[in-house]
Amino acid sequence: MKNISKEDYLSVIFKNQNSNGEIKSNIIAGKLSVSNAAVTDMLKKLSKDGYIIYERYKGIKLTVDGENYARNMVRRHRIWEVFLNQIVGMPWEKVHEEANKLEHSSSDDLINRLETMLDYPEYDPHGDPIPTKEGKIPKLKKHRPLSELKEGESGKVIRVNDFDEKFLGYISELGIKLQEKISVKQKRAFDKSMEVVVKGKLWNISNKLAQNVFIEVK
Amino acid sequence: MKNISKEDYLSVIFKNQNSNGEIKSNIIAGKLSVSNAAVTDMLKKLSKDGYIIYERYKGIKLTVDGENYARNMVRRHRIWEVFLNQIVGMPWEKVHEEANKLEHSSSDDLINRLETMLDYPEYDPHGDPIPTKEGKIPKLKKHRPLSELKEGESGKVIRVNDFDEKFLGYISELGIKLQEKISVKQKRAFDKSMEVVVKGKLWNISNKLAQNVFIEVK
DNA sequence: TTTTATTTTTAAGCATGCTTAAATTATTTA
DNA sequence: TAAATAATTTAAGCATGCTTAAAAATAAAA
Ligand SMILES: [Mn+2]
Ligand SMILES: [Mn+2]
Ligand SMILES: [Mn+2]
Ligand SMILES: [Mn+2]
Repeated sequence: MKNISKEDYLSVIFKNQNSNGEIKSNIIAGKLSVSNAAVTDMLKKLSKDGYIIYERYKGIKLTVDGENYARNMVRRHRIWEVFLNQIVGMPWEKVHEEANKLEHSSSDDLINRLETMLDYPEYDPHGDPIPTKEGKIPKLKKHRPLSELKEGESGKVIRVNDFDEKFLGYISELGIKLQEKISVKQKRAFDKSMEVVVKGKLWNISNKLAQNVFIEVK
Repeated sequence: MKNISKEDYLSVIFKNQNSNGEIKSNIIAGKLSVSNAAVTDMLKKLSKDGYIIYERYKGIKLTVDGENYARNMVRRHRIWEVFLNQIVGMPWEKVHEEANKLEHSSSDDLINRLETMLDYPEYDPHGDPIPTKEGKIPKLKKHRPLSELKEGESGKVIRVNDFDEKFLGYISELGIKLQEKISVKQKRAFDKSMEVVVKGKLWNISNKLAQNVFIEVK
């Protein structure tokens, strides 16, 4: 294939499909910041290429080929993230954007070499699982958004959303990182913000922020 | 800018300009494997963008902006090559093609990090000089093609052309690499092939091959 | 210098991936 | 169920980067 746009569409479909493997064209347009018309256009092409099953006004679903292609794109992306973070020393808030470009520009051979160098990591720097060459996806421990914890509860961070550099930079300042323990001291009903303790320090965080940090369920 | 095609055109112009900084549209088409019409098209755009000075049927010359942009592309390419070869362990015959893709897909920040990791290399795996961040280009020792050596002469390899994977794979089998000594035992006038000794072994090599290996002039 | 060959440009057209505006279909709400 | 709203598709158009074929300019040969 070798086509940046198509690869991006497939990744988005893969990452946002519901439990039945379906997705609305709506969502795709939003995630890719393109018009709905552009999505319809591309869906026709992906369908013709055999990557999705598509009927107008009906659902969108990846074929086996499409699923494989998309899973491999996610693999590329996350292996690059780990590599940039661990080997190159790039902070976790910058690797997502950089990986978004590199994922389209590297041979499978290179990706496999990076993976070997990294000793087959299972998770990326934000806690997302890395599909193996064979297509297996490591299990994520059960988790829920920090925003859903009640007063008095606490738990370990095991995943954070990685698409907003500012967000990641900010939570880093608060000391929030993977495996770090967070305790909820107080919740304010009026704006859903909460007081949390990280490394002995007390912070007030917004609901929006808390929705993007995920805590392991024990 | 961020435009793969334009970046490729600029690189080709930079790498193939003559001593007066000029180049024929002809050459560009050849190097990029596109039609002459495509080149004319792109020259107009590059000119409008301020990267080249261009007058129809007259010469083509990089502006200062164009020269800077192009030099930086060469820098990106060669730093990736060193990185892939030294850190990732990819053989020298594969790094050129991989770098050709990566060079368009990495931030300056990433390139600078790679350079730091590599401790500011001056030459790429094929002996080509790597422009610094400031635009300085390390001097290459005086050299000439192996094909021009006379019978009985010998010398050290200091550069090889890197664009043909097959060629590099083949000379690797002969034991030819940077810094390796090669002695010319015999030259055949009829096809310009030569008998050379590398690491004590005698090989017959074609003129075409010998034109792509460069020997230091003492 | 005149003819011939080569190089470069123009012209017309095509595929890709977008856009906005209008039309159509599906879903929700009353 | 009917009307209103939301989602999706179609239509027309634009920029980019190519193509081939024909025309024009330049360079080389006779
Ligand atoms: Mn990411
Ligand atoms: Mn990630
Ligand atoms: Mn190269
Ligand atoms: Mn090289």
